[in-house]
Amino acid sequence: MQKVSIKDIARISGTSVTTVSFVINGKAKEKHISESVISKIEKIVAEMAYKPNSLARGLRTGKSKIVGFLVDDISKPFFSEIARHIDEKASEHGYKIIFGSIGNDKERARDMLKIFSERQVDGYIIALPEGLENEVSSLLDSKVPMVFFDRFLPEINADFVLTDNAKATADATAHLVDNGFNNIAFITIETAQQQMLDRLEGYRNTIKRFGLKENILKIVYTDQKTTVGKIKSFLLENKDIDAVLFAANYLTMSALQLFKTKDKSLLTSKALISFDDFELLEFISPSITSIEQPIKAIAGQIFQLMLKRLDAKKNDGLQESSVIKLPASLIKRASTAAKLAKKVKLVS
Amino acid sequence: MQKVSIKDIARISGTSVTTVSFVINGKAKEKHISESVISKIEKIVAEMAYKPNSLARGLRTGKSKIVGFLVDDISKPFFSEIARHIDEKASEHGYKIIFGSIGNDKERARDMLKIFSERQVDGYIIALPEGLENEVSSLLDSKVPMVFFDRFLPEINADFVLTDNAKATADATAHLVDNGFNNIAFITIETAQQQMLDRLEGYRNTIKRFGLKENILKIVYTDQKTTVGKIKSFLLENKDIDAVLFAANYLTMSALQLFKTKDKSLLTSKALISFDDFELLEFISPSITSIEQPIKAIAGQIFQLMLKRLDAKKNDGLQESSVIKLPASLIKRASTAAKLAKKVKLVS
DNA sequence: CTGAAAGCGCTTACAG
DNA sequence: CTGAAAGCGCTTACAG
Repeated sequence: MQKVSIKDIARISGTSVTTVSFVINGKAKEKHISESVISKIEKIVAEMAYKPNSLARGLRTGKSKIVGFLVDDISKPFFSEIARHIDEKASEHGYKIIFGSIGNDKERARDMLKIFSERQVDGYIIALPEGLENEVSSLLDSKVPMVFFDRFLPEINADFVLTDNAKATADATAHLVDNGFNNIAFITIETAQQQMLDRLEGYRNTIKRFGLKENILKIVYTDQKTTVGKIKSFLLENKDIDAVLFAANYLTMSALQLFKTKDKSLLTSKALISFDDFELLEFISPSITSIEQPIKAIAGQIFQLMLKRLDAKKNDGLQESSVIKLPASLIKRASTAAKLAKKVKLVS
Repeated sequence: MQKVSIKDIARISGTSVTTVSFVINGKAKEKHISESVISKIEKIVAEMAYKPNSLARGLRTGKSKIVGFLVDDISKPFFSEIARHIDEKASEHGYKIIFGSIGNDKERARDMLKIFSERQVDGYIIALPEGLENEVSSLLDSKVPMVFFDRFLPEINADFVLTDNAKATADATAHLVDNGFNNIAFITIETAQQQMLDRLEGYRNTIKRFGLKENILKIVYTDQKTTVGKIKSFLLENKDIDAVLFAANYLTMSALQLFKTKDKSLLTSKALISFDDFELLEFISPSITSIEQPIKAIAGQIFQLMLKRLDAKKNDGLQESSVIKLPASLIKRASTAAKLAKKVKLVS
């Protein structure tokens, strides 16, 4: 396989590697290569199915045309969909992506960054978990193109692409109010993660705006079973709640465990909204309203910013870092149908 | 970034690049480098955070240590989980994976194979859709390591890793019989795909073994809506069916659309088994029994075979190609509880 | 309009 | 026990 090199093409076409290189890189016009030579070379390239060796090219140019993509777990739907879209965009621009899963292992994250660096990646796209700020800062100092997404780290001065979390929960809360619910609880986890704080803030601001009462459950997340218990107790102790907004999909999942128990009515009697959309929400009865993150737009923005930085290096241009927030959409389902309508239905 | 090269290490340590190369590649002992030189070099390597440039290494050795992974859509759960496990295995052995999604586009598949080849991948891991046999045969002829999975193509003489589809549906059918169901339908698609034929065969053999009557619906798949309609008509026309085995997850998904309609009882009155497990099946009421593919084992086998071929090239050893079938597991849920027990429950 | 040659950062046969 | 040097397949400044 892959026997034929640029030398072969030069020899067979009776030209030099220089000329062949110009032709295959589309610099023929610019370098004033004659039409006849161009077409001769192109013909031979096609005939011999010559494909430039990108390792050699990368070594010579100092550009691998590879971008590293580092996340918790590449098989999580959110990440694998982002990955897919980014890979598509990247391919269009001659880049390839190499992936890395961190798991819950800082050591592993460090290894992956090292591997990326050995592989001479031209840039990094990272959803950085807490506690890895140091590893990343030194990379950042070295001016390698980096784009972060999903998690916001205020102390890192770099490009971020995020869902507008505060607006998402604000919209969701307003939707509940609009439909007649006025005792709206917010279930989240105890955390310093900025995106979770933003979600909380969106809820609080909206509750305040409408002059309603806050009702927040912050769970110290351990495992699903414990979480289910905590949610259940909370709902039992707060019977007057008529709507619940879950701040993350695994919280919704935990709550939905109650559907399988005799306490099902704790949920079915209330309006429910989940952060992140998944199949189950549509199927369950009543189907559950959800906040859907703009995955394709996020992926698009990530790669666009990356491309900018990649090109900026060429032009040696410095660049402000930007924090881009993209709007989520609210998928309205039966679980949050207007309260009035709901009552009528129940009566009929 | 990445300024320091092997030359720098040689200069600073007062040795030659040869010696440094031996040390960083663990060949120091073998090459009888003195302990003092080894430790001096190792110290400097660590201090300067020297990382070998794998592009240069790859160019020199002719091994990129990259494996290409080509599937329909990298964001499909089955594929993204396989990808994750393979990536893990690969990283342990110094390999990285580059991914490619084919979509439904042959042209794109060809592009991806070309890109992989330009990138000098050392091997290919492919879930090949129909109609791309030719593209792959020429690669195969060139003796590049290739491992196929998920889809079996009898005309291709290469390594395959597959779920044992026939056994999976045979076991599922037997489970239904054991639990007292004796009018078991099989819903599949009209196709020549070997894995679907195997699933059908597993069902037919078991039905025959128990002396029962076959009842097969083959759907010419177009879109979900049409499929739902066909399934519904089939169930309406065959009221005596007491169990249904769905040959693929999208068929189950289509059927489950009926859960949202007044024809729900067409399903809830019957034992149901789905090929492929997904979240929804556990949640729906009654929860639905499923056939779960051994994803981790599949990924493990794929990479093991790949590694064998990768090493075989070194030793110039020829190798028989192997077709490995791995057993699926049946996740038993309420939908297939013993018929007797079910009736009692309904009465109580 | 075209080519000879240096050099990217490695590995490895060869020499001593 | 260690080093000088060739060469992997490209790109590109330089020369003509």
